[in-house]
Amino acid sequence: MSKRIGVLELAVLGLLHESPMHGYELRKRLNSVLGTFRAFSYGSLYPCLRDMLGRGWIAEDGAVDGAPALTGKRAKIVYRLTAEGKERFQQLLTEIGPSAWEDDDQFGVHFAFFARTEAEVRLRILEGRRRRLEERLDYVRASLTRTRERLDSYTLELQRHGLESVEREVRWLNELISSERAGAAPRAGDSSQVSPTEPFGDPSPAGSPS
Amino acid sequence: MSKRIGVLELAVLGLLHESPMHGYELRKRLNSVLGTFRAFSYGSLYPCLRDMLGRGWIAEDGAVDGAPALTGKRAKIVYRLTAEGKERFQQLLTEIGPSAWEDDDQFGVHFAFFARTEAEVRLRILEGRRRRLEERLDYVRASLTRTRERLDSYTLELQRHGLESVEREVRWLNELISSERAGAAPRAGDSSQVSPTEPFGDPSPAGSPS
DNA sequence: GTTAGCATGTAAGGAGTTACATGATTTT
DNA sequence: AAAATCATGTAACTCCTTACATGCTAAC
Repeated sequence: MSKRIGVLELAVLGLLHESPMHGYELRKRLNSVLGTFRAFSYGSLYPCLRDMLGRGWIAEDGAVDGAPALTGKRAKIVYRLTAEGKERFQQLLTEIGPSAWEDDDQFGVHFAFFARTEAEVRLRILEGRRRRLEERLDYVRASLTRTRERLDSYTLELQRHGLESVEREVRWLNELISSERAGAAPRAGDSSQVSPTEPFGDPSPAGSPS
Repeated sequence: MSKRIGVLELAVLGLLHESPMHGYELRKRLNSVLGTFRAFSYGSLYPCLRDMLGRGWIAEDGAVDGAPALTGKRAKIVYRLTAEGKERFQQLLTEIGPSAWEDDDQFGVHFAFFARTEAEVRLRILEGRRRRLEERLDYVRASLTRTRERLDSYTLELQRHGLESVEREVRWLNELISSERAGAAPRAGDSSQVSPTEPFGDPSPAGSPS
């Protein structure tokens, strides 16, 4: 039960929600929106599109408003979201199950579309994810205490780094959760030169630091 | 070309190198050694064992020296590494290819068995991994600079966190690499109560296991 | 006019999971 | 003697990748 939904399908629905696109472009946007999380190949994208077309969630769309006007011919196949597709997308986002936090990728994709997700659902996903990670921490820490004498220093170091990574993600979730409860958007400030132009909650226009 | 080797196979070889074990135990050790990295189910382990048996890398082993003596009957099937298996293991560890750093899991498993890996190979893997991550950073940062205006604050936050994670791993690798060059073992100190008992170059076969 | 990149696909298969099925042994 | 957990497996399936095959179009 609780069929495992492919990451790809949800991502495609989410991207087409913004604007119609053809496959090639979709794949690029996909890999850029998901950032370090995940990368997809055409070999998985096109069959997925064919499937979704068959199920009526997307439809072909010849030369629409937003698309660049071509010389007349078109080799491109632009897809747009149908009404059923929009419904499906909302359903996938709202009817969350453990899949949204069990799996790293699933969580990543869900998070990527948080802007289109109800506040309540966002909170449940974040909290579910946090709980899941804390369970992992408990489990790993316990088995580490039991077996650490038998592990060489490299294995230990791997464990240590792994634990630290998960702890870090928990802290991140903590911040996000209190942000959410306060009704604010995530900070999304600075880092390198990443600055929010269209925030959601608070505008802080930064120049263009090359 | 360069057949992609399953993570599982290498891990099994590595674990059986320490001592003979039966499937159930193997799976537990597997998930404990790999820590937060990866978890396996029986449905993948047993078929893998069957395969490896067929290829002659492991063999059944009725009640050997290290194993607990049973009442006479045995339902357990204890596997041990054959000579070919040992050779295969060393080959997999030494004949590294991109697989050792391209894929997160592959890198994790390779790292887990660094204690049995030549210093030179360790260094190459660490550096390969670092380079790979830096390429990812470049790519993501570039596409982020191009498209950051179009991203909502959640997507941005996801990107930011992703970047930070990778940057953190690069710093970790930097430390490991200079450690390696200095000829030392990784620090593996503190954290919770994790303390190094066996500092480095001794794969001593631990006194009496239970 | 040829390389580079855009664009769309398919066939084969890898690596693993879930869910099921079954029995032995230890604990309560 | 019931419940837990140890122990071994199989069948069907999922989701995605690699490698291939093909053509168009923009740049040099």
